[in-house]
Formats: sequence, structure tokens, C-alpha cells
Amino acid sequence: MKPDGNIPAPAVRRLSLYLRQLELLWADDRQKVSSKELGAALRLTDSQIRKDLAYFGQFGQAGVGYDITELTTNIRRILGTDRTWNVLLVGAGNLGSALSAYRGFAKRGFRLVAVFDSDKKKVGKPLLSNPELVVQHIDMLEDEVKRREIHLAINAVPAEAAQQIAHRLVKAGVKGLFNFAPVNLDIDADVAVASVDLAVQLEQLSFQVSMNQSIADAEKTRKKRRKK
Amino acid sequence: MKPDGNIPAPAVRRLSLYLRQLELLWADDRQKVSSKELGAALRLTDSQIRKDLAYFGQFGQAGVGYDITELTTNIRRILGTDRTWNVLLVGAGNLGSALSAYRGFAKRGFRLVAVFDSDKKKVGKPLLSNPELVVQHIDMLEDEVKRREIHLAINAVPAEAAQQIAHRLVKAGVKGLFNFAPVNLDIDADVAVASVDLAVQLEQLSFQVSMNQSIADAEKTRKKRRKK
DNA sequence: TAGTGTGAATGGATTCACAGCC
DNA sequence: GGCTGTGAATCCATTCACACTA
Repeated sequence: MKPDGNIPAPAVRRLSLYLRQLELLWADDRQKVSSKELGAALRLTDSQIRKDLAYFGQFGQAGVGYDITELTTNIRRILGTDRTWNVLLVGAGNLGSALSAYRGFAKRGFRLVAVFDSDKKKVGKPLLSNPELVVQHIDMLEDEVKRREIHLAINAVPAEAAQQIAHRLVKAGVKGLFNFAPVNLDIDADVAVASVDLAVQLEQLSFQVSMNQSIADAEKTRKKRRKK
Repeated sequence: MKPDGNIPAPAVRRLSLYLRQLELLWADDRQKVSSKELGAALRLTDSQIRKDLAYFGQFGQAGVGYDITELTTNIRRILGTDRTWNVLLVGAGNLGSALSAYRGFAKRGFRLVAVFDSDKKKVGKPLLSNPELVVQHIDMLEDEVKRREIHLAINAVPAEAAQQIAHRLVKAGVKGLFNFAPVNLDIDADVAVASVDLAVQLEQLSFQVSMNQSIADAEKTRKKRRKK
């Protein structure tokens, strides 16, 4: 892979979307797809798709489009999902358990290989979702990261503990961190971080709904006024 | 509220972050904060924070900064979280159950008032996390939305069902949709949608980690070559 | 002096438009 | 004719820089 110059983050995010759509098409026995068709399905412009792909190489054929199998392979390689990643999970609470049961991870080459918690009541118990996995005490973290070559971690501990656990994960050698706690992690720049804050998402919804509402209201009064 | 002109979506997203930080400061008994201090804590520039806030009004005092309580109130009003939102959940599987147990929602004024599933084995059972909530059959959806004035919905059903449920939710009158399925929902423009695709997030991590790795490798060979 | 609010300048990302190819 | 790949043009977001204020 070429550790290329400056690739916009939004382009990388969309790569995942393209992959999804390609898999759908593939399941439908399709062979070729154009940027226009892909764009229509994902509600993006065709030129955006072409530009995004062009950051990484030339995958299409003029007049024909993209070969679905080939493009799929290429995007997988770009995203680094053409191999299996070992993933660990810290926090076997509600959220953690749900995540450990999520099928979508395995389907995409992410294999959950270890689960940790600090609560002694949970340690030693197998996961309901996957009885082969037994919750380990958090003190085993460092050893397991090394032993099983784990590069990605899902951090599903409460907000208070998140920063400390993050620090520990990084020190243990984890290179990417998926964080669910509503905190801004302070982390070395060479460690990748993805964050999902569920409450923030709901706030965005609440904002949009409020705003749509007041637009609709304004519209209504405008119309009323016109009637006069 | 003023249904103002063009507010950048990223600015609205950051509003949530400001709110979180303000709450932290407030818990620390602080009275005032400057854009510079806020920026340092959140790793943003001070001017960005001032600009973001300026989209919505004038909240600061030159030479002093922002009053924490006052700014908190204002941001809540802007985001529409100065009131309680009734929220429903569709899908009482693993993810759904975890979400229903998540405390962060209630803390921010989002009240889960109904849970639906199509699986008859689940219907009628109370939620472990909140025994007052009993899983209802999906056919009750429309009635409940009206009866309890529910405007927001969390869609935690499998990908195959997501589009159909989304459609039904919108028809029932829901104005905002929090989607966890890895699909692009086709929805009226006047309905707000927030999406979290867990696998996409992991793919972003995998990309970044791979890229960091190859940068590090390149760095290494560069150094080696120099040594000669 | 410390800090806001804001026009102007910069920097990025998206879209346009078209040459070139199948 | 249909479609890619890509410079140029446009659009949008961020940062700069400073007048103004407590």
C-alpha cells in the first residue's frame, strides 16, 4: 500500500459505504456498476465517488464502469480489512455484552478474542453471546495484548474509567481504540481513535427536529399572512 | 428560537461537546470560562468556538468570557434539550436491550417510554434494565406514537428490517430517527436521521492503523538508508 | 489586560466540465 | 453513447487578525 499524501477523512468514511453497496450488488449477481448508479443508491454525486476512488488508484474502465468484485477487493485492501483483526473488549456491562454479540463485526473480519472487566462478579463467566469467551480480569490486559497480537480495542467502560483504561490500552500496545464513553480521550497522535457518543447523536436529532418544526411553523404563518 | 439561515452541521455537532465540557466545569464549581480554555480542553481553536457560538447569538462578555450556567442553558435551548423528549425503541435484541439500559439518555432528557419487537417470545416481558417497560408487539407502534406523543425513535432492528421499520415509524409520525442498521435509509427529507454503523467505525480504525503502520515503516527505511 | 465578536483570508472538500477511452 | 479520471471552479468551514468592550 502507498502511504499516500493527503486523503480527506470524509473520503475514507465513504469508502465504507461504497463497500456495503458493492456487497449488496454482488449478492444480486451484478458484475459492473457505474459511479452514477452507485451515487444514486447512496445519494451522492457521481463525481464525488470517482474523486474518492481516484485518491487510491484507477479502478474503473471508461465507458463501462467498475468491476464489482475487483473494486470490492481493492476497497477492502485500502481499508485494511482484507485480513482478520483481533479485537479486545473492555467492559462487560450492558453495552459491552451487546457489542460482543454483534454479528456485523465478525462478518467484516473483526474477531473478538478477549473480554475484560474489573468487576470480580463478572470475571470467569462465559459470555452469553459467545460461550467460548470468558471474561478476564482487567489485570490480564497487558499480557493478552501481547500474547494474541491484539491491535484494536473497544472501550465500553463507564466515563469515569475511560481515560485511564485508554491510557493502559495504549501502553499495552493497542494501535486503535473504539471509544463509547462521552469523554475526550487524551491520547498519543499515533494511536487511532473512533468515538461514538450516543447522547450526542440524540442531541443532534433533537436539534434537527426542533429546527424542522420551527421552519414548518414559520412556513405556516407565512402562508396564513398571504391569505389575508 | 430563530430558525436561522445556514448553520454548518459540524458546528452543531460541536455544540454537544461544549455542553459536556461545561457540565464538567460546572460540577467543578467554576463560574466563567473563556473560549481559549474550552478550546484547550477539547483540542479546538478558540476562534472556532467563538464562531460556532456566534451562529446562535452573543453569549459572552468581552474581557471576561462566558458564564458557565448561562451558556449551558443557552446551548440546551439551542439543541432542544431544555425539555424532555419521549423516545421509543424498536428491537429488543442484544443491542436494543443495551441501549435501553444506557443511563446517558435519561441524564440528558431523553426518556425511553416504549419498546417494541416483532418476536412473540419477547413481547410481554419486562426489560431487565427497567422493569417498568414491557416489550410490546410491533403492531402497537402506531397507536403508542400518537398516544404518548413520541417524536424520536431508536431503530435497533436487523438490517433486513430496518428500511421497512423506518418507513413505518415515519408514517406513524416520528420526526427523528436514530438508526443502527448498516443501511442507507430512504426517508423524507423533513425527518431527521442520525446513524451509527459500528462496523464502519471499526473499518475507519483499521484504515488508520494500517496507514500509521506503513508511515512508520517508511520512516524506518528512510532512517536506515541514511545510516549507510 | 484579557477576551469577545466578526469581516477577511485561507484552506479543504465538492462539484463542474471536459478530454480521452471503450 | 456511456463512462472514467482529473484539472479548474466553486462552495463551505476554519483560522486569522483586529476593532471593540468590560
